[in-house]
Amino acid sequence: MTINDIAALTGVAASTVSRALSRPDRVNRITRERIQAAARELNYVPNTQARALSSGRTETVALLVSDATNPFYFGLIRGAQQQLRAAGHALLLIDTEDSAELENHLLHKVRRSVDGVILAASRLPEQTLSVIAAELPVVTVNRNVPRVRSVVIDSPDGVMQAVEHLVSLGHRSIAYVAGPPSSWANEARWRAMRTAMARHGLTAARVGPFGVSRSSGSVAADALLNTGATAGVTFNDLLAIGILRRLAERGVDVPGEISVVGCDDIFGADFCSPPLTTLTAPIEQAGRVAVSMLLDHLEHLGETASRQTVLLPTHLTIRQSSGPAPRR
Amino acid sequence: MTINDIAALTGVAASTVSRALSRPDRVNRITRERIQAAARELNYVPNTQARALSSGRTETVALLVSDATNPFYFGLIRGAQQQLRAAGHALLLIDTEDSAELENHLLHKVRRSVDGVILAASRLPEQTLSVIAAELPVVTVNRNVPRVRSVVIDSPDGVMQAVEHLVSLGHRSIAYVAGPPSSWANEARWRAMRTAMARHGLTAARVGPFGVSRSSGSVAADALLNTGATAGVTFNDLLAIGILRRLAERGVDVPGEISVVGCDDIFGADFCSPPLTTLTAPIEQAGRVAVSMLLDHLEHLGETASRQTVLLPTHLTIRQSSGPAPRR
DNA sequence: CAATTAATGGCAATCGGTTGCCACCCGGTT
DNA sequence: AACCGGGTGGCAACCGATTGCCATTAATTG
Repeated sequence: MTINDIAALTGVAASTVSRALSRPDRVNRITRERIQAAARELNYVPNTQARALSSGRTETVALLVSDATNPFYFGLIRGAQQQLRAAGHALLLIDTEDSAELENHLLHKVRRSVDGVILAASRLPEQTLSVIAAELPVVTVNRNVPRVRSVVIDSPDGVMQAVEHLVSLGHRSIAYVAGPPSSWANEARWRAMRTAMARHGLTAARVGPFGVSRSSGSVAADALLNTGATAGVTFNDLLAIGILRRLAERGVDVPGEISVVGCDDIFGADFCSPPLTTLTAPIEQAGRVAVSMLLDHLEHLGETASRQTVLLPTHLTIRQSSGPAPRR
Repeated sequence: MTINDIAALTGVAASTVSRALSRPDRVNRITRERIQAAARELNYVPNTQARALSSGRTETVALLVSDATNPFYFGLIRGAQQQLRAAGHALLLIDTEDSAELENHLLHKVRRSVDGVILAASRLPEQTLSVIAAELPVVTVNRNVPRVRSVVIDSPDGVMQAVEHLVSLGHRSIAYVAGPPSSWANEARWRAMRTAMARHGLTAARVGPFGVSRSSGSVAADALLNTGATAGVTFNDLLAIGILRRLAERGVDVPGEISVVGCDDIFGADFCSPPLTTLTAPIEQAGRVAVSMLLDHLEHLGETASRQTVLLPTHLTIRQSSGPAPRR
């Protein structure tokens, strides 16, 4: 089942077999068909490592996520997976456990075993990313770095929609519940929030940072209540769902006493209680686009990219966790 | 940054460098330390493909799931990932899209690029699995095949607990809401259900099969109501959550009019509405154990396994979707 | 009909490690 | 002094493809 077996069987040299399979126009039709038939019959599958060793192409892409159990990534993983399979590539999944150090280490380790990497929510400093991008094709997700192509979900725009929504419901005091400080998206959302509030002559409060897990939601909920705000916009849905649970525990009515708006519209946002008003992000699409950009980049290496960054729109999905501001 | 660079730098042969790094006791301490120091300094990372080509070991394990967006797999992926990283191995994630044919094809394709595979919820017939297991180290999850090591979550036992729970609440008419017929676990749960019911002189109804998605939940809910059962045990939580939504839509009170028990305790089961009574499965642990078994198997290839299959216990977690049977 | 060119296929080097085998050195035995 | 054996390290083959270069042959053209 190696290229040599096929060569022996068809009476040609191994190099000819290789060409017949990977550069068909380089060999005579008759020969080619004979070889291809033999390959099919023997159920030949080229050895990936051998191919990688000589050609440098591994047909594998690494996807780095900060936490494989975060539902946000499910969609991303799936989208990436789909697009990769379509191109015949494999997906190496790497969980960086939210550690910049580990991320850097693992990146360094797989550097030679993949054709490129997709960094979802990288915790690495900008400079490090630039260095890495210089020696390895990189596409980031939700992270903007000069000279590194990226797909970013336009949640800042969504945050503005959320603010409009809340303000129109009479809310005047709205707080931002922040996520990890090392998250680029976190800062982007906070900036958008301040801008949107300022447009109405309002000032946003900010609490956090909090970890992105449901348990962090409890402490976030308490902090949110302390601000006296009548509404909170959270860094992501995981946090929002945690907050909803804690508020229910404390007997605080949502949205009667306080409104909560999440971000991403992950699995669960539609069936938690109350169903979460949130920014719906095209996560799966983001995964597909990231892969497309990467593969495209691989095909035209030396060239400068036409579009360095793709912005994906979000929209506000109104459910039951947001409502009119309480009368005071 | 290849082995040769280090060899040149330290003035030894490449083979010595190789040994110094992978079989340290085979080379003199002085030499070894000099080489290791140089390797560290140059930030040397061995080329995976080259190593794999000559040694046959790729230090990569493939995890096949039937649908990467199914929350059940999140925990599995994470557990596997953790254990693999600890061993310095990489994780190749493969989504078989619930197709036996695709599963077989992809398995065949990666065969040579991985040291072993973990098949989570394989859709392949037993015979095919045996063939594959003979030519490639395999560990299955929730699937029992002779001579193939496996980790199975003891949900049949859990199903019995669920039946006891429901019967003690006065339910006499309980239906099983079935998942995909190709799922081994599905049949195992159904058998357990019938056995448990029979113990009380009762007969279980069965509806389905249904796909495992929340949208399938709608049709499942209607079918469940048609049976006239006062309680339903579902193949998995995804289906259960879908059912809860549909019942809410139709104005059916849960658990007032009908009780619903899920299976797996996935993300979301605790905060859906009402929170789902379900069989809590040690999913992450299953992932870890599967990897351990596989790596263990790899280390002692020729030998016969001590334990071919590991059974992981489940327990019933009672929340608010189950309650006393309605009085008629 | 000679000459130029295009199409085709083989040779052999190469990618970067791994590993069996052998040679050498050195201290310890008899 | 001859011998033995363990500890070290080098040589070279090998894993399975890819690819640059060249030789052969066939086709085209003036």
